[in-house]
Amino acid sequence: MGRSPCCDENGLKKGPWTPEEDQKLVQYIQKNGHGSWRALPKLAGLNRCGKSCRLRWTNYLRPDIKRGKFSQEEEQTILHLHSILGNKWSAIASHLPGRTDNEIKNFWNTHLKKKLIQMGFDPMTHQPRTDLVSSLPYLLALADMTELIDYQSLDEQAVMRLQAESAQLAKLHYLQYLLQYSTSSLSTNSYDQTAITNMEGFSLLNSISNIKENSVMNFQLPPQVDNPAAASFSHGIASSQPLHHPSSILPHFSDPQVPFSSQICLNSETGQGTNFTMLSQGDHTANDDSSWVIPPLVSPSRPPTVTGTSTSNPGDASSTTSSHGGGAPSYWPDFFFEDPIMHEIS
DNA sequence: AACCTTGTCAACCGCTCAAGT
DNA sequence: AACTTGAGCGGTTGACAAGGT
Repeated sequence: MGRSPCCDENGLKKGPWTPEEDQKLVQYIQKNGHGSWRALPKLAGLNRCGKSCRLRWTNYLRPDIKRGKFSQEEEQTILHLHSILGNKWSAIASHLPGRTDNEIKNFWNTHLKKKLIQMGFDPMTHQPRTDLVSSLPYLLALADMTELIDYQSLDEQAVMRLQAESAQLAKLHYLQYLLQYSTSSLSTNSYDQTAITNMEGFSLLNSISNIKENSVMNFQLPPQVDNPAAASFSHGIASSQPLHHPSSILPHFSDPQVPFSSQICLNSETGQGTNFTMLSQGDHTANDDSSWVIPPLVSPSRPPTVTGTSTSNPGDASSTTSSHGGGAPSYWPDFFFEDPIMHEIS
């Protein structure tokens, strides 16, 4: 144990690095390797502590650093890994070639965390928050969607009910997003991520199913479910699996041919966004009510994921702009058509 | 134009851990 | 076994830029 004294030494420069210092450091490491970081500054002719040199190299000067905006795929990877690993930035960074833990940490704190909060999710647990304040954006979105809600006329119980429903909406929204990503992952051989995604999805399903007795939601699982985890869920025996402890159920998802797929259905006549039935993909017989529509699993505003590389430009705002095509219900708010992670409530 | 607020990100700080003595 | 040292990690800070008033 014991703290490194290097930064306490007097006379060593701190603060931003100059181009000259960068050049010295790069030239030295390219020629000799970094070796002992403690010894490096002296050998390289730098008036810095070894720690500062190491940080500068690993976070900025390393030749394999990828700079610029995070792609949508990288965002999704960070989200998934964070839901499992928590704030283990270096572990997350090891899955993102060219990205540093510092960069990912900054990106999380300045972008992703806020977006999750805005969506009504707890950024640490990745579960929907249930306090009223955090649910407000969704309550407002619901109001926009139906234009039927007069908040001033609501009693406390009604507000509580709306709050609960908005939390479930958030869960379903996130779930659809996860399942969508799961589908695209299958085509890119990202088995690990697929497993994670499915695990998160079923964790959400579990949490939703646990309250369905008192909820307006009604889920029906596919009649034939080959996947063990999904099957156990369908029999109501799957426990609520904490997101941060996926190992016990991950093996269930080792088979990439997971047959389970879900759709979120909305009543096209009533426009009740809170009434959902979970069906298997293409299963129109599970619910005989012809007024129910099954929106495409992939958000209508975005083209279906193409095998291999992403077709969308991560920095291009137009790639997430809703066009509301594909016959989706017109009463859906904009954010239903957008990548939830990209969506920002302005 | 000046000031204030907010967002971003490079860099620092303090801690833990593992290897070495 | 006890201690020292170096490396690495996560949290935090502060400088700067951009936008708003």
